[in-house]
Amino acid sequence: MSNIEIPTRYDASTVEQRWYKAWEEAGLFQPSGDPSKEKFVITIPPPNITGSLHMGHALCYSIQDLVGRYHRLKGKDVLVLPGQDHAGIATQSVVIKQVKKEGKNPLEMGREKFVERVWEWRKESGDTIIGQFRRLGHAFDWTRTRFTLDDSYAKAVLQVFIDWFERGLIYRGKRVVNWDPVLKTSVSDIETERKVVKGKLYYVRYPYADGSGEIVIATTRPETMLGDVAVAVHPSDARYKDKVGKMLRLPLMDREIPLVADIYPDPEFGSGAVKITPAHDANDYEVGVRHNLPMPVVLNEVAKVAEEGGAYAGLDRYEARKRVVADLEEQGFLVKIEDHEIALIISERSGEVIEPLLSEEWFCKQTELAKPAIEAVKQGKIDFVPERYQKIFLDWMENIRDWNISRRLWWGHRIPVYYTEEGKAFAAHSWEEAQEKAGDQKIVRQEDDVLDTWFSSGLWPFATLGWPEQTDDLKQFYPTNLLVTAQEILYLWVARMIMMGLDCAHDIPFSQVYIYATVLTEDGKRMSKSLGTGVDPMDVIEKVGADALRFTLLSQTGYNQDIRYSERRTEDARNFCNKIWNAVRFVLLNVEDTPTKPVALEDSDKWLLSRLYETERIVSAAYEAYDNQTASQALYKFFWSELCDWYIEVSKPRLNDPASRATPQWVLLTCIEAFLIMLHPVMPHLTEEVYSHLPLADKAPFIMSAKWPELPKEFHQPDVEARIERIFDITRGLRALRAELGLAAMKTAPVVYFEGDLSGGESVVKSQAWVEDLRPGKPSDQFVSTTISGVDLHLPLGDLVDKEKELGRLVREEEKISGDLVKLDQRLSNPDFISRAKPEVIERDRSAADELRAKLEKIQERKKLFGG
RNA sequence: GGGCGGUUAGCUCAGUGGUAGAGCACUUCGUUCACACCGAAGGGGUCACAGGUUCAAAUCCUGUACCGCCCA
Repeated sequence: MSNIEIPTRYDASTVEQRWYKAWEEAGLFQPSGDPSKEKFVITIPPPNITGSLHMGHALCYSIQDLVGRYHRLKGKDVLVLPGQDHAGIATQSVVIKQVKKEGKNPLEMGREKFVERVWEWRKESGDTIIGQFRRLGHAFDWTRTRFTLDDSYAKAVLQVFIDWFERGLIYRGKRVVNWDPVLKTSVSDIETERKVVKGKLYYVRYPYADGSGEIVIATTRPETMLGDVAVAVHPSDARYKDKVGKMLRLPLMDREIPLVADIYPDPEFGSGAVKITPAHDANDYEVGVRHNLPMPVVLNEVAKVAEEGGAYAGLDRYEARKRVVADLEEQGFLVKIEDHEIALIISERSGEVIEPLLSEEWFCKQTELAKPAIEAVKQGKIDFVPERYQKIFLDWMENIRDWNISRRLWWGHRIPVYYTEEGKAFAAHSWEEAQEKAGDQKIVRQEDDVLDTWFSSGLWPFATLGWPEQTDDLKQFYPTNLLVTAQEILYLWVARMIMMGLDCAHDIPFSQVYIYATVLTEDGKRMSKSLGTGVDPMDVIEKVGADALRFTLLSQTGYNQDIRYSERRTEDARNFCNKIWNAVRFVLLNVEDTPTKPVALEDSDKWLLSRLYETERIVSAAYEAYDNQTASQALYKFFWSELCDWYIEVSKPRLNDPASRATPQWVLLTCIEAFLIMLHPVMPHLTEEVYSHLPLADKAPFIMSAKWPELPKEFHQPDVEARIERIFDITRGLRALRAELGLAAMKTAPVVYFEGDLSGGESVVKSQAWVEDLRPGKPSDQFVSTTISGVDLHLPLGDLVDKEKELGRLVREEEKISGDLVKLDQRLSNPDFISRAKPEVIERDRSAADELRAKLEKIQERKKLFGG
C-alpha cells in the first residue's frame, strides 16, 4: 500500500459495517461446538421490545460483547445468545398509546385483534433493536436468537407453571397490589418510582360511639376513610390505653368501627392514631389481617369511588377527597390541615399515581425456592462482581415474600389455568388436557390474566437453550458462565433466574453476576426519554463510530455504580482511534516486507517489549475481573505515551536507515499486533481494519479469531525499563531547560554538554531533546544548567543568557528543593522513624535526601555564576 | 427509617499505610517528512469536615455533613 492510499483520518463509517458483515459471513458469531474446547456462555438480558436501545443498553451489551470477544481470543468456544423480551405491561402500554393516537379504542378492538397488533409492533421494534446491536458491533449468535413469547419458549413457561401449580407452589389469593388505574393492571415494584411531593396532613375527629369524647386521627388520604374499618393505636401509647376496644362512629358514613391496638402506628407521628383501610393500603391490610377486620373496596379499578362509598360513589379519587374534606369541615369533624411531604408511588408505565388496591391475584411461594438459591450463593457457586452485591442479594433473599405473578393484561403468557363451572381450577397445557384432568366436571373458561413478565424471563438461561427438551445446546451450554445486568433488577430478575434455574434445570444458571454502572447525563442526572435527557447511541455512532462510543462507555466502567456520559469523551475516544490509525499508517509507510525476528535488540526495543509484557499482564487481569476501566487505561497509556510518544520517536533515525530498520520494524509490528488483539474486545472494527493491513507472518484470517498474545518471559526486563526511563527523565529535563529559555521544541540546539553517566543513552537524549552535538564536559562560554538523575546538562547560550531571569529560575528551584529536603531530613532525624519504619523506606528516603542535597549544592554554585 | 456507594486539580475519575496521579480543559511554544482528532513545556489540589490509631493517613477506625442508589 502506498502513502496516497492511506488517508490521515480514520473514518469509522466506511469500516464498521463492512467488517460486521464479513465476520457474520465467516460464521464467527457461532460456537464451533468442538467438544474439546472450554466453553464460555452468556445469555444476554433480553431487551424489551418497547422501541429502541438507549445508552444504558449500549453499555450493557458492549460489556457482554467485550467479554465474549475476550474469551474467544483466549481460545474458548464462545456463545453469546441474544434475544428479546415481550415485556408485558411495557409493550402493551406502548401499543395502547399508538392505537389511541389513531383514534381507536383498544378495548373495543378485543383481545385477539389487539394482540395481533402487538405482534406487528414486536416485529418492528425487534428489528430496530437487532439493527442497533449490529451497528454496535455485537458478536451475538443470531442463529440462536430467542423471544420470550416464541412457541417453544411458551412451552417452557407452561411446563414450569403447571409443575409448580401441582406442587402447590402457586396459589390464588388476595393482596394489596400496586394498581395502575390507567392501565388497569397491577404493576411490580420495579415498575414504580417514588416521588416526594408537597401534600397535606388532615387531622380528623372520630367520636366514640358512646358519646364519651373523640379520638383524632391524622391522614394524608382522607377520601379512603370511606373504607375505614378501624382506628389503630400503638399498645404502648398511654394516651389511648383505656380506650382500646371501644367503638367509634365513622364520620360521613354512619358506621361503627373499633379502636384496636397494633404495633403498626408510630406514636410519634401525627396524633398517634391511624385509621385503617385494609383494601387500599398495604400496611393497613396487614393490620386488617391481624385483627380479622372486613376489607371493603371503596375505590374501583379506575380509581373512582365504588358503590360502597355511598354518597360519593362515582367520584374520581381526587374529587372525592375535596368533597370528603369539605363535608368533614362542614360537619365539624376536621380539626386542622398541615403541610406534609408525601411519598407518592408513580407507575412508570403510565405516569399515573398508583392506587394500592386489594385484588385477587396469583402468587408463587418463594421461601422454599429461595433456600437452594441462598445456599448456592453462600457456598460461592455464584459470585457477584462487585462483591458488595452479594450481601444485598442475600438480605433480600432471606426476607423474600411471595411473588405476585398475575397481571391483568392481554399481552403475555396467558395463565394456563382452566376453571370448571364450580370454579375449580386445573393447570394444563391446553383446554383438552384441562378437561381430562377435570374428569366429569366441565371446563368452562380459561383464566384471563397473563403471567408477570419476570416469570418467563426467569427461565431465560435455560429456556433459550431448548429446555424442557434435553437438547444438545442445553447439555453443552448450561450452566452459563456470566450474567451482566443492572442493579435495579438484581431481585426481580437475577434472584428469580437462580431460583428457577436450580428448581427447573437442576443447576445454577450462571456462576458469575456482574452488575454494571448506570449511565447518567453529563451533570449526573438520570437519562430519560421523557425528560429529554437521553442520548441516542445511534446518533453518537453516526458522529464518531461504534468503536469510539464503546471505548467511551467501557473505559469508564469498572466497579463503579454510575458513569457520566459526555460528548467530549466520545471525541477523546475518536482521537484515540485516529492516533492508532496514524501510528499504523506511519509503520506501514516504513515497512515493506514482513520483518524477521532480529538477533540483537537495543535497550529501547527491550524497553517497549517489556512495557508490552507488563501491559498484557494488567489487561488480562483487568478483563478477567470485569475492570474495563483499568484495561482501557493500560492500553491507552501503552500505545499513546509509550509506543507513539517515545518508541516511534526514538526509532525514527533507525527506521530511516535501511541497514538498521529491520529491528524497530519487527518490534513495532510485534507490539502493534499484540496491542490490537488486546484492544479488539473494546474496539472490534478499528482493530480488525488495521490488522488486515499489517504485514504479519502468521496472520489469522480475522483479528477476531486470532489468538491472545502469549508473550515470552524474556520480554519482561525491569532493569532495562529502569535504565531507559532514566534516560527519558534526563531527556525531559533537558527539554524543560530549553523550554524555559524559550527555545522551541524540535528546534535544534547546536551543542549541549553533560557531566555524569548517560550509560549509552547519548543518542536518545541527543535526538529526543533536539541537540546537534552532545559532548561530555563543560562549555567555556556562558551557559545554563540542570541536574537530573545525577547528570548535569549544560546548555551554552553565549550572549543570549538573561542573567536576571536565570537567577530567578534558580532561586525558585532552590526554594522548592530545600523545602522538600527539610521535610525529608525531619523525618530521617526522627528516631522513631529510623527504628520502626521498613528499612527499604528509610533507604529510599536517605538516597532521595542525598540526591536533593547534591542538587542543591549545584544550584547554589550556579547562582553564584549569575550573581546570586 | 434500614442498607450500600460516593465526596481527591476547573471537569471526569485512578490511587487500600511511605514526599498527591491520569485524561480532558487552561497557559506558553511549535505548521517537523504518521497524526493539529498532533507534538513539547507549564500552571493548578489544606485529598468534604472533626476526632482517633500509627514513626508515617487520601488510604485504617469513630463521628458529622452533603450527594446518589437500593429497600421498607
